[in-house]
Amino acid sequence: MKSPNSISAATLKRLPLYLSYLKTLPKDRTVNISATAISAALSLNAVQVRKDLAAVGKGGRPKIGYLTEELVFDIENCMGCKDLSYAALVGAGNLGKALLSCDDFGQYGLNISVAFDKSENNIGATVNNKHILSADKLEDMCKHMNIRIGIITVPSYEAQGVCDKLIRAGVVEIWNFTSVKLKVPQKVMVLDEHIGSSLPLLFNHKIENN
Amino acid sequence: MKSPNSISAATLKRLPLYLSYLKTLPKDRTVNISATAISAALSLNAVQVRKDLAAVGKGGRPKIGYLTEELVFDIENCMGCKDLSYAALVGAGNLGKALLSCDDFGQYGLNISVAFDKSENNIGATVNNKHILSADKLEDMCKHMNIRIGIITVPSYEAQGVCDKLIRAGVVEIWNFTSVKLKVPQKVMVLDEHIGSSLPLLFNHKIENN
DNA sequence: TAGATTGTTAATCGATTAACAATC
DNA sequence: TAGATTGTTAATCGATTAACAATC
Repeated sequence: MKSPNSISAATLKRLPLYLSYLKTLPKDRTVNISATAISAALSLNAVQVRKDLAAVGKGGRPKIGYLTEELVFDIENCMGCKDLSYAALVGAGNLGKALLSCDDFGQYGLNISVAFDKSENNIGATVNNKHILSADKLEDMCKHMNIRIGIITVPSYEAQGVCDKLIRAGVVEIWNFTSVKLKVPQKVMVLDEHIGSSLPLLFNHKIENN
Repeated sequence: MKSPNSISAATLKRLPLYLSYLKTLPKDRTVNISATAISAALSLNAVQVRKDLAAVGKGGRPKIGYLTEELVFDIENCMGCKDLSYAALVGAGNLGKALLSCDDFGQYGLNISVAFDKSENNIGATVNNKHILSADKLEDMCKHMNIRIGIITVPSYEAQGVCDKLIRAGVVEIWNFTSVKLKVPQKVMVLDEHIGSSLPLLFNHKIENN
């Protein structure tokens, strides 16, 4: 069994891609899958796919490919899906609710256990079976539930405050959806999800004449 | 004035970061800003920042730094903010509404002009002053409004269909929030926003003892 | 067998970082 | 002047891709 730590960041980021593709395959009709097929479906280089798969799994067989089921198992294992990570989401606005509703994350091993909000309109509500509690209860609840991951979907000006609260409650990984650069102690990891940071690529698209 | 086409993808992706940082600075008190200061604030390498800024602007002055205002202008120019890009959003669920509500995109030059949805609950509503229209009107309206960018926030199984419709309506750039690999003609550019693709990085975070 | 496929080694490419001269 | 800063050149690093042998 491979140690995820030895896997490059670039490869790690492609794992969810592979996983969700493999899950779209009809289980009975695709016992085996080739790197060639995967690369074609995802518009990736075939050698790259093979290298990625070599990094996470036990390898395939020439002419036949990989055992689909085994591959799914290995990818999930490397991604860290095996032991579910429990997360708390703070800020149940539209974006927060969108994340609460997204069942794909469960596939990746992320379990958003609870959400917090300040607004009376949201407190007490349920989204996708997840309860929205008063932000006052954040520290107590997170400690009590042993939450490791915090998801920040509040307005920018509240982000650092919420971040500090989460850390006091024992959170060591933060998924940050605001544009604020969060200040955290060294042991805490922040993953910035800058939606829109790739927009310049879109704007700079020029149509080549055909 | 630099041609955006000569700027690397890595640099382009950092431009929004610089821009939003520069906009947080008090206008009167920071006529000049150094690459050193920017790099410290954003936890980037100082040389990298200087190279990025060299690629977009006319350069700074030793000991003094860059003219903040000029820098903002140059970055906006390179990102393509100058001529607003008009976009249509399809799928006004929670994620769609979150994007409609997000005013930051305007700063980046993206103007979501109109939204479409199938659900009677949403049709006719307004989010952040943007109208949600019936999906039936998609093709006519997009043609009529001369929309170039389509944003897809529908469920996965509807993604390809919506994509085809958008392209028929003249859209040439697509911002795709589903996990589906869209099939498009060569002249159309797809930007995949795979929220969650970096989660494996978060899961693989091990706390070093301190 | 022939051909499709894997996996490895080497080459290429692009991006980051280090070193340092030039400037105000 | 001294020191902070820019900008460039060279070195390093990491990721992608090409070439090819091994395998079923």
